[in-house]
Amino acid sequence: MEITIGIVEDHSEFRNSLVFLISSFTAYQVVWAVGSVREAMDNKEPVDIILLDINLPNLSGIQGIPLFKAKFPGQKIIMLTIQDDEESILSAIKAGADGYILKKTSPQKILEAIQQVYEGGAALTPMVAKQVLALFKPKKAVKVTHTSLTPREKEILTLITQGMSTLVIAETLFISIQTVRNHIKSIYEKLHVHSKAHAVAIALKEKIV
Amino acid sequence: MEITIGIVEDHSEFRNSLVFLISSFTAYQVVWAVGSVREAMDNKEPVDIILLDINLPNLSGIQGIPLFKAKFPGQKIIMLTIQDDEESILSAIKAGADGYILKKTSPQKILEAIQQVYEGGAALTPMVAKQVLALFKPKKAVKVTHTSLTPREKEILTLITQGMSTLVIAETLFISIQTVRNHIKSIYEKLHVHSKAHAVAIALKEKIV
DNA sequence: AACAAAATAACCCAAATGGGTCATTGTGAG
DNA sequence: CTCACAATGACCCATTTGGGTTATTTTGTT
Repeated sequence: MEITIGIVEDHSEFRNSLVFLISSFTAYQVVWAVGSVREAMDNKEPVDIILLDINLPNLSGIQGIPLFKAKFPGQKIIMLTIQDDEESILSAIKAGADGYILKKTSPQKILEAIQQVYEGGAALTPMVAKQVLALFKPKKAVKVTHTSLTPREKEILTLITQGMSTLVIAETLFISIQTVRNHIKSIYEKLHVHSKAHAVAIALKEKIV
Repeated sequence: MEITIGIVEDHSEFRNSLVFLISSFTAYQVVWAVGSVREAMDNKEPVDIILLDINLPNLSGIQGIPLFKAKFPGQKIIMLTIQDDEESILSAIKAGADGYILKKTSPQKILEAIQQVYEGGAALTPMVAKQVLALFKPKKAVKVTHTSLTPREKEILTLITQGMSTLVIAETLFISIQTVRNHIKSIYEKLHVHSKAHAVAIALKEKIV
């Protein structure tokens, strides 16, 4: 059985090449291809996958996501767009998109994305994936000074932030506990602290580690 | 110029097949392949991409991420693992992994992931990507683990993250140092830690303060 | 070759911490 | 009115930590 596809893309030229591309494989069947969310919502049968542009007249693709999901919850939605800004990506993901790929992505990759989403996964182009992962990381701190820590000191500070005691750190690094203590003393001087707890606080807040 | 690769994988059989796979392409060069984070940190030259297993003896792959990043910030890290649980994925991403692919992924896809990450993107297998996207969707009662801290305990934990000693906290709150110590003990039990440093790390990373 | 920095290691001592146990008081939910 | 729990306070003991000093070896840079 073929995977059924719906396309919402206002640029007719690109829309036609998508239809041509996808239809050239017997595994996929483009059931409908329209230029706006309104048309798509209008008496169109459910499909497995919807390729949805973001920049659309009237209702944007992102606004359209909840509408499609509401009408036929089983439909998977892949955003197909030229925009890779954080705002768009985040909005689409929150709205429930199952994929987010850029239009400049190769035809082969687009087909691959359809297949992946159909199989229950999510499809993200590498650059989009990178931005999505970046959303999980806390905003970049100032990270002004403190670069005076030596590599070994940074390493030990990292282990401290993982909750290790001095002894465990020594065993982990295969060095004497005395040596670890000396490094810790140096770290304290450089960070102007007098305890592990404070060092961890500074390290995590100032993003040294 | 070849893309240089480092591999950290304790299962020697799988490690060898990875080396064999990657080395069979002239575009990639496996510079080193070891069985633990410690070996990798030990006199190993920087590479473009590190393939890093999660389940490792001693230091886990996730604990290793910040160490690698600290030593050579330019190195990209791809987690290569059998685990696709939310916990592992989230930890790895927060720690700064650039890719997260499952071991059962086809050899071609592994090579593809290396190429994508080398080009500045992020590599996620579809099923992992799906779980990552799911993390953005609203869900309830995840923080139950830490909401058990009483108001006073949260207050004291906050002061600990400011670097205060037990005595200073007692003076600040106008209560006995013994009382503060008792609260700290309760905090340790609830957070499953055994030191201020670890408590601070958990508090800041989990944003419970 | 000379020098500085980093990493290694050891010693001492006082203070802080972690881990138990026990007890009193107040407060809110049944 | 109980009952659980939060908050308060105390004692003991072993371990860890913080702070000071000194010293050797390695490494990188003039």
